[in-house]
Amino acid sequence: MRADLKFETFKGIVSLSLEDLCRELFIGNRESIKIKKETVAVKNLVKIFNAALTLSNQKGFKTMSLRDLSAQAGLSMGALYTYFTSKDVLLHMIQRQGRMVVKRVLQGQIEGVDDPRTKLRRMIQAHLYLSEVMQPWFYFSYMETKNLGAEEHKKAIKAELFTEKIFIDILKKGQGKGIFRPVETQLAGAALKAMLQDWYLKRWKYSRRHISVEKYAGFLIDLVESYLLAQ
Amino acid sequence: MRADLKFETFKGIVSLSLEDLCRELFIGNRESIKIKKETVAVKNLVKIFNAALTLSNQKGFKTMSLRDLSAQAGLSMGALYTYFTSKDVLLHMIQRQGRMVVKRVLQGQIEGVDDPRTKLRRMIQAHLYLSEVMQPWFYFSYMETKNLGAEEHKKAIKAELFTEKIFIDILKKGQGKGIFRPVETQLAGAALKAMLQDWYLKRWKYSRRHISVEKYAGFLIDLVESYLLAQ
DNA sequence: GTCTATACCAGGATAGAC
DNA sequence: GTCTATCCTGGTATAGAC
Repeated sequence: MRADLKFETFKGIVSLSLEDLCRELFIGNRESIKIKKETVAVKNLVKIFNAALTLSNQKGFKTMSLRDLSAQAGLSMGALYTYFTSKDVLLHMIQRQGRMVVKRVLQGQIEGVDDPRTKLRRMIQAHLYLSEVMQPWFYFSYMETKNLGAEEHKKAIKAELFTEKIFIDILKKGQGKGIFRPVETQLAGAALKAMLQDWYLKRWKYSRRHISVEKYAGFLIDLVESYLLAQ
Repeated sequence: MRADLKFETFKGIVSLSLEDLCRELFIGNRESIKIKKETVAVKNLVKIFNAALTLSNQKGFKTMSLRDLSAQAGLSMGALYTYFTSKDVLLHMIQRQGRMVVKRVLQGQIEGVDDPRTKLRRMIQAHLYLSEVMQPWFYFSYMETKNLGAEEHKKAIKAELFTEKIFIDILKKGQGKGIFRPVETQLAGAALKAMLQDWYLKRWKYSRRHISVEKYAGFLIDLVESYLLAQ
């Protein structure tokens, strides 16, 4: 029996509240944010982020007007502009901060584990659990990528390839050890990524069908292993 | 050896040029389009559709201004408005017309085939080939769904569930006949759909890696069968 | 630090000439 | 059928009072 990672355990380890995220963001952008008091700033950043993700994910970032945002966040237009200098900057702040966290958490999850099969299971679970905790951000990031400028767009693609590569490397390692069958790792990695992303892109589908993250993780692992271990 | 559907064969059967699409659209919307001559109307509709899909897929439908569109299509603002009454109507026209074609083509592909395993292969190929021929439309439709009003949004979701159901039904039939192993068909259908969609959502990835539709189809079939046929 | 009032402009839409 | 010129709403952004 391989040690499976439970969703509750994962949440305990990473402890990613929106507040923590915003505090980190505040510290990282102290110069560009006009507010000085940390408690005030963090409280409002939480409101802004929540509102921005909610509205954008309903109708798209471009369609969300700053008047909408100010109403939803409960802050005036003037107040909003003390936290960012333009709507575009807000977009970039959200994207950058999220990417950092994702990279840090995922990298933390692979360390220490050596057996490819366990590693694969762990990463599938970690990816799904993380996207469950930060679902609004993941959805936002996927959908708004093409609204970024050329440079930032490239970074988003790099981020996708970064996580995909983690999986591809695990597959290669497993093949090298003779544990996995010699399938095309690039294709397998791409397919795995697509199914991992479906979890946060089609939340309406999975919640309607009462499928939990853990159940979905179990299914994915089953599917992938039956492909990799087939003789 | 099961009779595989080749991409070239498929293209020959369905013969879906953008022009045919626009002609059909013109005939279906004769009242709302102010232009009378079919040749003129179709020619310009092709320009408009091409431009709209190109620009929207680059930066989003909302971000694309009608001035952009008029420049790209080579028509004046005034001329544009003889083909649709508002930007929103244009969005709906594109979505509706595409959905009709997809439904018709896919339904045509399942008729006549009875063996579940062959049927599954055929549908995977047909879905991928169709989304290859109409890639800009598929991408557009996926990304702009949430910009539609509530009623149209529901139709888009219904369309996704419609094609997913085709696959789920094949799986159930195969299980009934004892050909496929008793896995959860809803989850398997959802995963299959996710991988089919990845083909048109991540075109940058697959073309960069020089993976053809047929190769991707072969891979998908292999993956799915190894899951369904495992003992 | 936060609000209200306002400047300014981009974008959707249309009228009327050709 | 197509174009140009124009209207006007609603969006981003900021100045200055509190």
